[in-house]
Amino acid sequence: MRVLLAEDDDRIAADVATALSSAGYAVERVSSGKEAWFRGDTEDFDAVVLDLGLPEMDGLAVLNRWRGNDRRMPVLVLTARGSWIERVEGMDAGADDYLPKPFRMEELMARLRALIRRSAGMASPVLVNGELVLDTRQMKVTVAGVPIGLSAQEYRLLSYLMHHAGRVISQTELADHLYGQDAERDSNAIEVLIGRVRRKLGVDLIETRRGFGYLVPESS
Amino acid sequence: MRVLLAEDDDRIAADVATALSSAGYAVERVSSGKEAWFRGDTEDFDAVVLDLGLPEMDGLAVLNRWRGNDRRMPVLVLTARGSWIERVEGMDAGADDYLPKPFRMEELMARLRALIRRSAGMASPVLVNGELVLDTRQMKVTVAGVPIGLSAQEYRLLSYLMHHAGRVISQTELADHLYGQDAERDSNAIEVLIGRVRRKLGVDLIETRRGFGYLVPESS
DNA sequence: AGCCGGCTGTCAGCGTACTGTCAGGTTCGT
DNA sequence: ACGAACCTGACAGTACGCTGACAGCCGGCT
Repeated sequence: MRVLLAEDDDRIAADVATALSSAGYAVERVSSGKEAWFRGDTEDFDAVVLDLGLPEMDGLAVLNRWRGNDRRMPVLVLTARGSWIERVEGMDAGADDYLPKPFRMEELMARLRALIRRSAGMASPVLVNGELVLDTRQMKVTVAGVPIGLSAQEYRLLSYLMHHAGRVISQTELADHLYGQDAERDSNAIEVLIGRVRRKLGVDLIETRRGFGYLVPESS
Repeated sequence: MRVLLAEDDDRIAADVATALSSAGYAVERVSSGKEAWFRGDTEDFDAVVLDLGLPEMDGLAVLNRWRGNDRRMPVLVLTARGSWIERVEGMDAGADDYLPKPFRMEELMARLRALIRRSAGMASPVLVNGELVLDTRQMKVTVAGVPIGLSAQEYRLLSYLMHHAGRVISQTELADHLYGQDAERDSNAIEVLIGRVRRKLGVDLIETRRGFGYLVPESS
């Protein structure tokens, strides 16, 4: 699941990005309206989180252009607290949902899930990959039916890999999603984490592509 | 349980708010139609008490917009004039119940309880999870048939967890539902509460997902 | 009013599990 | 064979959650 995050406030953007990635979404962040418009117009996203107060081009204008150009991906708009006028305008422009700032991260996640579910149709909350099963509701992992106790970081890492099963994920991508872009480049934290997860799950469930990254193979 | 109270008459609002909170609901009050719509559209409530004679936007319009936007929380409508027409319109707009002013507070509370029970459980007012049984009608809890005496907060916490059995609930989500959104972020009240409930019920019935939250496992 | 008991949130202390770092070893590709 | 990439065990600091004690509050009872 790819999500486009258009938000110029670094603090908020970082928080949202972290939450999204640890929920297993692949996040692409942009911080200007023009960039948002361009990316959203030329790439496919499963959803967009769009702040209205963007530099260079107003969020509403971006949205209008997308819709005018037949881009129908679900868009969740962030608005300033209490600005109902913006909401109404946004609704007319074709937004699918709204969230006033400040918001609770959980609510954003819930609404985004709802949007994606509505548009894509029933993404199961349980990821299955061969013997490996990850229940996102219970945050529980089993291998061949045997429950595995994972720590928070371990769970996030595995969740991300499983949400992108069959794709090679680089160490930097993992680090970005686990720690944010301020991750230290010189650290083997990811390697250690991979090791710990492997020890608990079984060594073969996560493969290494030396020089590129890791992946959990599809229907292993 | 969070309840949105939309009522512009300060006297009535204060009375209802008092009654609701002393019955253990977390009450959020608004006094204009626009605000009601906004809050109800962007936040999660377990129920709404909605006056029809609101400034800025008519209660019926608010309700219509909610339902049009797929907000399904139970709504109890209040109106000054017990007119038939308004009642019919209200039901058409998706109200779940209707109460003419003046009303007796007990009746409001009873109807609200009924609404919440209906929307949450539908089938039965008794939540069962293995040995653990919670009777929302009598507000009684038993474990393996043995009655457990819980305080109000303890009961609310357990009730919320059981209504969402099988899902991990974060501390902030619990705090929001127990205290409303003005909850202090830095407090271990929830942890203490969890501890007290566990001591009474048995330690294994509520699991901890360190770093994420708590859950009562399904059909444990 | 005054006393009492239960409820509830705060606080401090404690133990455990988590997590990043490091050093040294191993594997892989070329 | 050599270096880079990766793995792994050990370790220390710390974050997280649990618990007992306590004080304020409220309602009930005398």
